[in-house]
Amino acid sequence: MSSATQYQILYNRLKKEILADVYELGSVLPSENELSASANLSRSTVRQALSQLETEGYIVKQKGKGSIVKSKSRALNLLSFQGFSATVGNDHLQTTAIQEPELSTWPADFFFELSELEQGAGCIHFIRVRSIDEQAVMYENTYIPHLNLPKFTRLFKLKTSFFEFLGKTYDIEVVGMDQHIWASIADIEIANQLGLKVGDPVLKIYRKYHTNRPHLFLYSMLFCNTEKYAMSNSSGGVNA
Amino acid sequence: MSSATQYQILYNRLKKEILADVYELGSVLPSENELSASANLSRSTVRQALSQLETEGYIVKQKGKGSIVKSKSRALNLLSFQGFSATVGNDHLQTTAIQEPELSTWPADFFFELSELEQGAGCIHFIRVRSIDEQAVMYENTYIPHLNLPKFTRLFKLKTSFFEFLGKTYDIEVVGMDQHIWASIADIEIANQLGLKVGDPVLKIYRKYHTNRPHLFLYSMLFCNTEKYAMSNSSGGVNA
DNA sequence: GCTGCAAACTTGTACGTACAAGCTACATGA
DNA sequence: TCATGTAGCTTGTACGTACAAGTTTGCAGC
Repeated sequence: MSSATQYQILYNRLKKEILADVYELGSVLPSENELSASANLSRSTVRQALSQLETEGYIVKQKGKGSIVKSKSRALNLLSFQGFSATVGNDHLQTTAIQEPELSTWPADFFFELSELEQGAGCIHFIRVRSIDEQAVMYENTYIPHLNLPKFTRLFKLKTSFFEFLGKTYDIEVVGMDQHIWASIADIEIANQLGLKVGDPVLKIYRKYHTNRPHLFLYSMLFCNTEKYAMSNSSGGVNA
Repeated sequence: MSSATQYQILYNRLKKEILADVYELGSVLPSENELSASANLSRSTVRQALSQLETEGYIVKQKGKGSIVKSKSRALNLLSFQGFSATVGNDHLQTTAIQEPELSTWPADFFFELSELEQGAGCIHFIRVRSIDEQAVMYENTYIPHLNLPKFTRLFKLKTSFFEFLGKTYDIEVVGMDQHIWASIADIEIANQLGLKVGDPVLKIYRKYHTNRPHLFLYSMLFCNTEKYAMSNSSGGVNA
C-alpha cells in the first residue's frame, strides 16, 4: 500500500464494502457526486474507481439510475465457481495441500511461453485441491517465477488464500488473465483427487495471471470437476 | 451508426485497423498525443478508446512505451477458438445451418432467467454448427427475444456472421456476456454433429450476451469439441 | 570505448468544466 | 382522477490542464 493511488484506495474501499454487505446486492451505491464529496476526490477519479469495479463485474452502471451492486464474487469475476445462480462464498471453500511450495526449475515444454527474465529466475511450484462443502472441485497446479518474492516458501501457507497472501505480503494484485480451456477426461490421478471415476469429463484450464507488477505473471494448470458447480464469468460492459 | 460517440468511432477505426494488419502484432500504435492530434480529439477521449481496446484484449498499454498490439482475435476476446497459439481467423471458419430462424415461445425452464419484457416478446431460435477447416468444433443453439427486430427471420441468413448482421441491420453491438461452463459428455446428437464418439468430452456453455441496447440480451447454449482447438479468453488489464 | 546523466518521449494520475441524455417523482392542469 | 410535463437527480461524453513516472535515446565527459 506504499504508493496506492486515490482511485485504487476508493476502489478497494468500495470492493471491501460490497463484499462485507454494506451495500446489498441489487442496491445502488452512493452517486458519483456523493462519493466525490465524501471522499474529497474529483468526479473523474471516482469514475475511474467505479469503472474498475464495473469491468470486474462487481457493479453495473446505468445512465440516469446509478451504480448497482451486481455480484459479490471474488477473484476478478473472471472464472469462478457457481452453483445454480449463487456464487460460492469463501465460507464453503476449503483448500487442501497436495504439494507444499518448493523452488525448482521450470518444467520442460511449459504450457505458456516464458520470458528470459522468468526462465532465469527459477520457479516456485505447489499443488492444491479446492473443495466446496467437502466436494473436491478443482485440482490446481501453480507455478510462480521466483522474482523478488523474498522468503516465499517460508511464509506462504497453502491453507491461506494465495491472492490475499500476495497482496498482504508483497503488495501484488492480480489484474487480469489469459486462459485456455478444454473439455478433457479424468485420468487416475485427477479422478482420485476430485472424487471422480476415470473417464469422467473434467475441465482442463491453462491460466496466465497478470499482476500489478509490470513483468510478473503467475501460471496455473487446473482440472475442474463440474458435476455440481459450473465455472462462470462476466466480461465487458464497457459501452453504454 | 446514427449517434456513435467520438471515442467509439476512434475505437472502431483502431480495431478495424488492428484486424486488417495495419498495425502488426507486437508493434506500437501511434501515441496518445499523435492520435489526439490526427483525429482532432482530446487526449482524454483517445484514452477512452484505447482503454476499451485494452479491456477487450486487443492491446496492452505500458507506461513509458506505448500501446502494443496484443491480439487480433474477434468477438470481444471473451472466449474464442485458438489452435496452438494462433487465433483462428475468419478464413478458416465455416457455418452450417441446422435449423433456420423461427419464431416461437421460449422453452420451459430456460437456462437463464428472463424478464417479463422478454417473456412477452416471444423468441427467435436457430441452430448452427461452426467448423474450422472442415472440422466441426461448435454446436450452437441461439435464442433471441423478438424485441424491435423487424423482419429478422426474413433478413438473417445463417451463413453470414450473426454479430455482423446485428450491427449492420439494427446497430446492435455485443458489449459483454455472462457465461457458465461445464465439462460434459457428447450424446448421440452432439457426437454426430461434432464428429465425435458418444462419451467423448465436450464443453457445455450457457451464454447471456449483453448489447448496446439497454434491455436486449442474446442467449446461447453451445457444445464445443476441444480436441484440436481450445477456447481462450483474456480479461482485465485495468491497472498499471 | 563506454559510463552516466539529461532531455524527450511515452502512459498514468488527478483535477476541473460543461453539457447531453436517461430516469424518477412530484406538481400542475385538464 | 389521471395524464403530462418539468425539475432535479443520475451517469455519459468531451474538452482541458498539470504533473508524476517509466522508457528510450543520444550526447557529454571520462
